[in-house]
Amino acid sequence: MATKRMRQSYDTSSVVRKGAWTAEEDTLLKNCIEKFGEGKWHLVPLRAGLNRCRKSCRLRWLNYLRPNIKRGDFGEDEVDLMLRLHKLLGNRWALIAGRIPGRTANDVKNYWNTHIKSRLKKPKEQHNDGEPSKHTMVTIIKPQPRTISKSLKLYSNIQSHATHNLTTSSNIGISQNLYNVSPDVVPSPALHVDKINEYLDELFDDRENEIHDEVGWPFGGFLAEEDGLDVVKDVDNDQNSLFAFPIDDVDMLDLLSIDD
DNA sequence: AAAACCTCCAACCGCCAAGCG
DNA sequence: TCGCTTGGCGGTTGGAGGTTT
Repeated sequence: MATKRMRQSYDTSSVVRKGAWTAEEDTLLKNCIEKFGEGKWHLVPLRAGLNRCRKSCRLRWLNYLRPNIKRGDFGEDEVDLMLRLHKLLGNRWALIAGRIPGRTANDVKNYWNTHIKSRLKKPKEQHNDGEPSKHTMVTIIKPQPRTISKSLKLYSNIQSHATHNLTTSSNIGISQNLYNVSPDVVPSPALHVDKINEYLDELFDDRENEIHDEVGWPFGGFLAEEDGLDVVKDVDNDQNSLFAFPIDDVDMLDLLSIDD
């Protein structure tokens, strides 16, 4: 269904339609996805009879039409989780959204930019009045986007999932603990989802404690503005590193290997 | 009442990585 | 190896609706 907030600046002269989606278009897209499933986005416009580009179809489905999408304000727990995840992951909206049920990357990004970003700026502005700055440096963990070695035993058991994606890379250094598993890389069956989530939970908890020890303030809640967190320093410019710290204590192979 | 300003968020854009021939 | 296609992501835009002046 088209919403009250719409772009109306689409170009009617072009072949591919742009701008706000109509209820009719939504229905066509929904029917198409229900019939053929997600994926093969280049075929979707044709299959659905839509005069839209593949990207537009995909975006509309992922951000609006997909079932179980939560609407409305973010709850306090969701905001709390978002803050925690953002401290760990930075602007990895897709990863963050993957850990907040029912929320899309676009939702999270919009919420962050409109509600949280502005709040985080406030303490910084107050520092201009001569007060000593309480800037805190935080290491943002930058996971590599969804890469996993094909050689992993796991791979043969991973299948395409409706709302999760998997890509592969053949140049991951196994001996260097460079396994890269993001929350939206989901092995099937659900057992392995749980394992990965458990792993992430442990990882987040450990990292929180680590940061707590380092900087002396607790992790989570609305601590950012309360504790004067106004500088988020990205100290890891290497986009290819999964985390800023080695995964030594957890063997991802063991974690992810599947008993046949 | 209306103009100016602000907030929100759907949608677009450009880029990147992987797959494939 | 190279170029093209596709899927996916983060950054940004711009318009509707709300609020303030």
